[in-house]
Amino acid sequence: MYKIGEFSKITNLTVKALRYYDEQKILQPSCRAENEYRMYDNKDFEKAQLIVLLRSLEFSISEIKDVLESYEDMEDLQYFLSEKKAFIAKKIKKEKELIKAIDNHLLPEKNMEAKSMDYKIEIKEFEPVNAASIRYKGSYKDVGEYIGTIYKVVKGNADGAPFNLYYDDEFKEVADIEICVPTKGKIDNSANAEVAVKQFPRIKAISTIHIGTYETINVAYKAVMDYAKTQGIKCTVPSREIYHKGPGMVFRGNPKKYVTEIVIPIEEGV
Amino acid sequence: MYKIGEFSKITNLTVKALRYYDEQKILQPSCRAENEYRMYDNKDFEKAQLIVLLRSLEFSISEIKDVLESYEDMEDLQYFLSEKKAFIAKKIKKEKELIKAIDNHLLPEKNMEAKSMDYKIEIKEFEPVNAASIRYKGSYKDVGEYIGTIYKVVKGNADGAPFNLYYDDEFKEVADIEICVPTKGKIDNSANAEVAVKQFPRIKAISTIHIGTYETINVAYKAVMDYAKTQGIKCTVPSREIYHKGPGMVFRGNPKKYVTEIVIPIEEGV
DNA sequence: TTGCTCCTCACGTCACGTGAGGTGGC
DNA sequence: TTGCTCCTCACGTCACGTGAGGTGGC
Repeated sequence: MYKIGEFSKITNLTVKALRYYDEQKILQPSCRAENEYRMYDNKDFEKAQLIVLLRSLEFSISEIKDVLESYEDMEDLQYFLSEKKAFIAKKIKKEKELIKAIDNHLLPEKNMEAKSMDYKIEIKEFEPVNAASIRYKGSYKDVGEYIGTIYKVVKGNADGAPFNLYYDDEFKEVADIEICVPTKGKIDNSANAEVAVKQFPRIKAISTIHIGTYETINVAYKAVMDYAKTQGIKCTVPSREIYHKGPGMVFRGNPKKYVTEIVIPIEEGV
Repeated sequence: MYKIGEFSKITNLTVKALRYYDEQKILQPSCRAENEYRMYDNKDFEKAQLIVLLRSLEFSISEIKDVLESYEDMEDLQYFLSEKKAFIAKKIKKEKELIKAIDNHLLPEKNMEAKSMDYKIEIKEFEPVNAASIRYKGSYKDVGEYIGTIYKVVKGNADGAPFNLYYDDEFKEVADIEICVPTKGKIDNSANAEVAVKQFPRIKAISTIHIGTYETINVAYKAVMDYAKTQGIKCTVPSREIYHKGPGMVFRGNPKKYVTEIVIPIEEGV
């Protein structure tokens, strides 16, 4: 039996960490002495070794809880490990992209790109449009998860560039987004209840064209909002992004050539 | 002038983030309306763009504060960016090592290695030893930062395997460590006051030999402590690790062949 | 008795997210 | 008046670290 200080030495876990693991119930000492001292044994040591391993692999406490509960034979552990491996691999990929981004900004070229773009603003009427759509809460990056489902329902009846509707009036990490694919003819969505088929009404809106990556698209929004302000126009939601030219489902294309139309509806007197 | 909701849309920062940045004084709106509404202008927008960039590169708020304060021309920014790039590169390296570690544990070979090692325990007397040393607080991984300094002072007078003393009686992230290089003859440390030259007294101690990487060295400590417990021996600090065979300063060597002696002093009746 | 090792609160961290409760202008 | 947008607290997060104040056995 080891007192907490001794156990700390042989496990390389701080006393504070051990007390925390006790509280979190992932490593409770096998017994308590009369003076409330935590007393650890060899079985606790084995468990601690596993926990140290998992923490070094950046498992959270609650993940470790899961592992320990469902941990029967080695196979289960291997499954968790390979999952975590994939996760870390993803992180590395992201960080490599970060480095790329830094490199981009080390050459001041890109900074200029968006700034120097001058947006031509138009006021247009958009006719009513039939479309199949899915509305979800999440990031605009999740579009890929849903768009395939819509095209499956639409089949050959797609009619024009797909667009998104953004229902929030501030920026949110978890945004309220509707992905839409314009359609012609009758659409059968009975197989996929999550896909809505409906008509979006006519709107009057301010619009502009953004050419290039989506990363700088906020500048286009600013241009539209600035215009509205100078004209005393009141904007409303949902704003619309029409993807005249964007990443296809198969080919990625060159982001610098993406063409996106930003559409912000004008509030009309009731 | 933009109200916070509008500004949120054009900067892709949440309203909550904007209020937080205001509180933290990294992005305070250029004015407040009478009703206390935050009002942002174009200059604030530029600043926000920079902040978004830096946050995406994982700069902390206080780092951003630094950047903004010392940010005069582009050159300063470039310096910060290349620093951060190096930092991320380091992180990627670490994560790649994590993946390697996972791979190692996916083959169950390594798990066995340390467990199956059986440690021969000895009780030995260690004679007084003259040594040059540096005592510091930090991780054992920081040894490399100090050992060179010691050898510079010692010059040709090194005499035997270097060792570390560990003064804590529990495991700590920031440990109290003394790095020692045994010496012969007179050592002149007048040029480097941080290097102490002294004699370490005779000790009676339990010792064992650990062969292999330092990652599993805690198992050797356990073996020694277990022995002490069965014999009713009371251990004390500082424990000693003698690096009979370890990474040289130039060649890294094969960690599987490292030979380390673990020495835990016995408390002798006063 | 003093020192030592342990104990249990309670509070801090970092960058916001999540409410609660309230105000001012259309 | 109702709805809308904004405001200011206050509390939660995650895995511990940092004290404060106290106990029990040598």
